[in-house]
Amino acid sequence: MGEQVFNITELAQEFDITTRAIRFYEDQGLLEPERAGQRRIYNRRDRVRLMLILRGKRIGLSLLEIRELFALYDAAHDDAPQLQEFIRILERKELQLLTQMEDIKVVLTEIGQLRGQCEKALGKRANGHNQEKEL
Amino acid sequence: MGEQVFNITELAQEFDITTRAIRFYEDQGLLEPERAGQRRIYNRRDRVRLMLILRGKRIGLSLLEIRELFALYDAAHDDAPQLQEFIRILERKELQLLTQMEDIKVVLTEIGQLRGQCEKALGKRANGHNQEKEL
DNA sequence: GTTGACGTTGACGTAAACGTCAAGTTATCG
DNA sequence: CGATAACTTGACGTTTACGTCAACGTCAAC
Repeated sequence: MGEQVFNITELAQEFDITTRAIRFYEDQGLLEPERAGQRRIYNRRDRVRLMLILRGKRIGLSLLEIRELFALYDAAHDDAPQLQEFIRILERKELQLLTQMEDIKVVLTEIGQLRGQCEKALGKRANGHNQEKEL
Repeated sequence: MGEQVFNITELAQEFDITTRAIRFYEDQGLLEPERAGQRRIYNRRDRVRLMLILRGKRIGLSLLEIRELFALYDAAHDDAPQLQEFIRILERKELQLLTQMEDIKVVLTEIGQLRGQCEKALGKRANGHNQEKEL
């Protein structure tokens, strides 16, 4: 039983991106699918990489950073200085992500408060004056 | 006792951005500082706005989105349809942020695992073969 | 055998978010 | 008064992450 494979449009549809984007990721060295003639053939590993690329993007990584992480991860198994470098990058990224989560939490609670105020204003109109605080 | 004010370089230094960036935010309609002649004078409200801009950017908002949120928030106090629109935008953003937090959590745990593996590999070298799983 | 449907490689275009001069203005210090 | 520093407004350049053709290959179907 051969491994499961995908073509470029299947992946594009599954992840709701364009084929152009997928080819671009390949240009940037993030994917290296096999070829059947000139057609690209993606296996499960390629599909996982694509998922990681998209998740990386969602959390604000650039394609270059994602490629560096891939490369370091690939090399990290047998090269000690690479491992150290890998750990450093991960730690920096971890701090960034923690900050980002803090920001998100703050904004989420603010959103909650604002929505509450809005709905209150919609409920009881003409409530006189609104308190002009900061902003 | 007059209100506390700042000039552009003070704000740039405080938030570790360039003056060019601050002027750019003004070009995009995100800031409207007073002028003393041609020099820009920022008050506490401007400073708060700048903080909000930077936080918005950190969580992945575009400057356009930030401007829209500012505008809607300003108008939302006395216009009902604006309020509804404001609430819709906030709800969409809330969903995005929740997804983003999920992604971040996943990546953080993965980072933790990877770092653990790396440190283990650095501790006991030449551990034979590494298991080639997915990726 | 030709007609689509799908895929491919360039090449060029684009939007966002600034960076980088250039050239002028204003404030201040000696 | 002149020099210097700080600020100003354009104008153009740059990077990232693709979009958008154009022109060509290929393979099954009619």
